[in-house]
Amino acid sequence: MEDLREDRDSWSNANCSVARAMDIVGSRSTVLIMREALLGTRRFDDFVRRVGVGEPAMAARLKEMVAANLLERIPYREPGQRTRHEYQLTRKGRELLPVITALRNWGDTWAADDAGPPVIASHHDCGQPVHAVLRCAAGHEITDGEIDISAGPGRIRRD
Amino acid sequence: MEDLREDRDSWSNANCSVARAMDIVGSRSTVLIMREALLGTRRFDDFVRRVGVGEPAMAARLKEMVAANLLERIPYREPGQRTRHEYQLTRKGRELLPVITALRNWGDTWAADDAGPPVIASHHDCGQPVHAVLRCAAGHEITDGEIDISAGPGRIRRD
DNA sequence: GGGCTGACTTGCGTTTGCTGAAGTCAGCAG
DNA sequence: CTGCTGACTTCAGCAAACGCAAGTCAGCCC
Repeated sequence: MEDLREDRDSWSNANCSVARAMDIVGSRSTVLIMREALLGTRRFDDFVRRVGVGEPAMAARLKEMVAANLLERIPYREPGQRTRHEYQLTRKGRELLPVITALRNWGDTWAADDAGPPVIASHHDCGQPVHAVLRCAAGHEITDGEIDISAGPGRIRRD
Repeated sequence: MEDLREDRDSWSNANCSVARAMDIVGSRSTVLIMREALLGTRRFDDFVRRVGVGEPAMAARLKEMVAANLLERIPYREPGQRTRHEYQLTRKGRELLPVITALRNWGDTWAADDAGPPVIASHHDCGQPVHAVLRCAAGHEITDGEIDISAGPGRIRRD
């Protein structure tokens, strides 16, 4: 299997999955909305207050995220109230949990206050803190330089 | 240990690690530069060509990233050439590998072409594909809803 | 039917990120 | 000393993201 790094410029980056992912969840507020949604927030006002962006920005962002199928806009009704809508995570949205967790881990290490991290995620069963780590399908945990990069089936040759 | 989710609005999100991380690596081009740097790219021209942004944008982004200590600007000299500079990952930058990998995994699953992913990362020792997964410090692999959220030492009470 | 509330929308001005084209600058090769 | 090349910088100009303030709209409550 050829190492992509030795022939870097024969392959196009036009369909790179990292770039595609960034086109969908690349803005600061989208990520913060995902953080809140993964913590259980569902209502417009709660998103506005907890994420800390204005209402117009939030409305635009939520609309985009529903269109991108990260969130679903679901009608609900509390007794004695009229019908409203809440934003629930789809599977596509929920699967961003490792991304958000990796980002939080990194922020905890490299950008937290001296006091320490403001939020701790821990395993429900054993109480130990949760981290995003790299693993191969055979179950080996991977540290730094042990990764090979090769061209996949979706690669596109340049020009 | 209190569950943060039940008392969501008593805590400020001002010092959230996810938000802090996004302030540093939140832009599309910064992430794509990190992708390239983690694949081994070091020189200005190579970054410009492979990331696909213009020279002015690249120069600005690289300057920011050196200031943020993600990259280091190191002089080097090829025989018969004059001294130039290359951009090497710092430890802080290298530790974004789980974030980029999680993002690539997600893009492969939710935003790739029908043909499949353009790039495959595999474990050097066994050849199996690499994924970002969630694990607790006790070694348990975590699936979806098994995470508790609690306030950490750096939490800030609102107002 | 007038008020209240949650969920937006409209309007306007600012900042940030980017593009393209052109210019600069350092130093080795000839 | 002139040309060349890699690594930028400068100069418009554009589009997206965001903030603030104000307006709208849909019903249930009285």
